[in-house]
Amino acid sequence: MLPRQYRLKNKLAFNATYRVKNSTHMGGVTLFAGILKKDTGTDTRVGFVVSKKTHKRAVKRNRLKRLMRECYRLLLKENNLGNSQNYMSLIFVGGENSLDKNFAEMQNIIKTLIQRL
RNA sequence: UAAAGUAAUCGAAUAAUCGCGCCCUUAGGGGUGAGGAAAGUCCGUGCAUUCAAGGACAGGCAGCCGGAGAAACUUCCGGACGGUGUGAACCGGUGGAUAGGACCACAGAAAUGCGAACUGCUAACGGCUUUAUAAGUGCGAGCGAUGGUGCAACGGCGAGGUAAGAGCUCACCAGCGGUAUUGAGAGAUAUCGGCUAGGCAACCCCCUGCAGAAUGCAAGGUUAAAUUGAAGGUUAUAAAGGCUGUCCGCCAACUUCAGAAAAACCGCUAGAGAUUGGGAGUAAUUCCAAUACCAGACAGAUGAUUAUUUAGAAACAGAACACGGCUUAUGAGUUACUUUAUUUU
RNA sequence: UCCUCAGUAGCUCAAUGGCGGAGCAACCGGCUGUUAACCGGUAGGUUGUUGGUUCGAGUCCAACCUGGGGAG
Repeated sequence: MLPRQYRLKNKLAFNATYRVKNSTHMGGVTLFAGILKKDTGTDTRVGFVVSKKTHKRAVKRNRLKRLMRECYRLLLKENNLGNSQNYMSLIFVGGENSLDKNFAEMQNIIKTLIQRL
C-alpha cells in the first residue's frame, strides 16, 4: 500500500483519467495517464485496478494488484519514474494475460510502460 | 502385507532488507493485523428502519422417539425402524391413502364401486336335442383356477373342498385390529380375532406444531453544505395514493416526475467471545477457576525480495455489522480405533 | 455487501410426469444456361452437472456449476 498522498481516491478522478484516452499496453497491463500537471508541487496519484471479470477469485486479483503496486513503489523509491511525474494521475489495469507473471517480469513491464510516456 | 471404514489433528517455520492499515506515544518509537472454510448465501438470530384500530381469506416452514444447547433453526448427540454393503460402517424429506379429489402412458378382459366382452373351466340348476332314465349341447347361468399384458391384477403358497371354482375351510407366511409382557418412548416379543385393505401426499389436500409483516449496515443516525422547477395530478361523490399478498374496512393532504448535491463522523466491534487447567455426563453439552484483550478498512491494509528447513517448486482460498448452523472446495502428512482378504507362526 | 432471474439442436424458442419438436442455419438431391428464391430429403441433443422421489423425470425435490439483471 502506498502512502496516502500518492493514491487516486474517488470515482470522479478515475473517470477524468479514463476520459483523456492516453493509454499504452504491454503484457496484459494497460496504463492510463491523466492530464498534465499545472502545479509541479503536487504528487502524481496512482490507481491499480483488476476487474472481477479478469478472474473470479479475490486472492488472485489481490496478488496482481500487490505485485503492480510493489513494482511502482520500488521505482518511486529509486526516483526512477521519468516523465510520468508530469501527469496528474496514472491508472494501471491488470488483464487476464498478466495473472501468472512473477515479480521480475512484472517489474520489467511496469518500467517499460512508464518509460513510454 | 494389501485394500477399506470412522474420528481427530495440521492449515508452514526462522532470519535479513524495503513497505502498508489501525491503536498508543515522552515523536525516538512501541503494540497489533484474515480463515477452517473468511466462500456459497441454503437456513436461523441479534441489531436497525418502516408499517400494523381491526376482521376474513390466501400464502410460508416443519413432521419416528428421547435428550442437548438455547436467541432460534431445516442444528447436534443417543436410540428405533427401513434400505445398501462380505464387513467395519454408511444413507433416509420416516405423520395420514378408511376425509375427499386428481393421476397411473403403451399393453391388457379389467388400472380401482371389477357388469371380464380375449384365451378358458363347469352338465349341479333352467332351456334345447332325445320316447324316458342315461347321454349330448356352453344357449341362459355360475366361475375367476388357467394363458397372455404390465412397475403394479384386490393377499402368497400347499392341502382339503367343489359341477367347476372361490379364505369356502385349515396349516405356515405377510398385512390389519385387539389383549398381555417389556421399555422413559419410538418400538420389540407373544397370543387371539375377523378374513382383506394397489401405488402416488418429493400432486392438490387432511391432521399436528411454529411464526406480527416488509426491508437489509448501500439498514439507519448526527453534523456541514444544499434545499431547485412559469412541470403534471388532486380538494372528496370519483380517480390516484397509503395501510402485509388479496378483499372488506380504514386514513385525510399531499403526491408524481425531472434536476442538483452526495463530504465527515457515528453504527464498528469486550463477545450467546478466545486460550489453558480441573470436575459432571455414554454423548451433544455444561459448571468452576485462571489468563490476556486479539483486524476494523472505505479505490479498500497483512505484501515484495533473498537465504535456510520440512518435501529442490505448499492445496483450497482474502474480513467489510456480528453470531449459531448447513453445504461445497482443499496439498503433503500425522494419530487413534475398527473391518475384509492373503501369507507366516 | 445484499437481492433476484435464467440454462433444451450451431442460433431463437416450444413441450400436462408417458416416443424431446418448430423456424432459421448446415449437408445432399431437384429446378435454372448460372446464382438466389422455391421443391423434396438427411443429419445434428448424456435437456448445465450430480444425487433423490417415482414403474417412468426436460418437467417434482435437494446440492452444486455457469451466465445475466438490479439495489444509495
